Amino acid sequence: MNLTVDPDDPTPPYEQLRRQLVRLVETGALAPGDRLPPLRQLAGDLGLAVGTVARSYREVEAAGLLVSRRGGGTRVAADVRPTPAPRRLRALADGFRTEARRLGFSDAEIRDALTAALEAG
Amino acid sequence: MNLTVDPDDPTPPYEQLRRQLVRLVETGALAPGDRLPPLRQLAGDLGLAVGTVARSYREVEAAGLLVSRRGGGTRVAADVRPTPAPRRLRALADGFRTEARRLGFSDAEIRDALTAALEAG
DNA sequence: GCGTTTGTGTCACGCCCTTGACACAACACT
DNA sequence: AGTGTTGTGTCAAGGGCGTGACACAAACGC
Repeated sequence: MNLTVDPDDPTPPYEQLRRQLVRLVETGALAPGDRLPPLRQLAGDLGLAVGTVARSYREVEAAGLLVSRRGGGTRVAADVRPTPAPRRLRALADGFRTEARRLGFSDAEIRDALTAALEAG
Repeated sequence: MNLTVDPDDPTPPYEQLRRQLVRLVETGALAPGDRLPPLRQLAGDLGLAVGTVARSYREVEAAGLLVSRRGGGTRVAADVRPTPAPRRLRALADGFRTEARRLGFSDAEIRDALTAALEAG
């Protein structure tokens, strides 16, 4: 599931987890209905207290992305529609363009850089 | 100077500031020798305590990017070489490629998305 | 030289976060 | 029905962080 917490990051663990969960749902890596790890299991894996993981789940649930039920675990809400892949790609491209232009590069240079990146790996 | 702190972000203010400072120096937005705002002024502008801003300055100085002197203010270290623009562009392109491929897109689709982004604005 | 500016250091106070443990309630499974 | 699982809630304790105020030291500007 690829959830991690960086102890050296001053950002509170519950917030690191929350952002990753939101991202997993919005990107569709977790589909509606998918079950998340139980609180205790995830807490054990990440070296966190149960209450800390519970807070992350609770906040993402409050955002409407998850649904928790006692005994039933926590699952991705059925009505969440992951952002369509084309939209996400476009958002990535927009971000790349904006940052690259901020550095003062021309469109041609930006294209060349992408070509180099694609050919490299 | 475009330094901001988001009160709603659980990330500690000193850390938000620190990251922005590092970024400004590494991108060359702040050149070696450039003077940063005095502690008290920046603290006042951002609505922070002097000690909080001081901590950010201190940590970036510990990283070798700044030099502080009493009465002389805080300046960008003379020996810091901003990461060359071409390298930064290439890093941006690599990041874009990696994320886009993770979404399952082909090289052609990635190129098309960039083209669309460039034409859009 | 003198006053001002500026960074540094300290202190107590309060808030937020994490932890660990525990009890409880609702669901799943047999 | 009974057992185990799972999420929820509480509590006290400790640590990290921000704040505000203050004193101090070093450099600047006149």
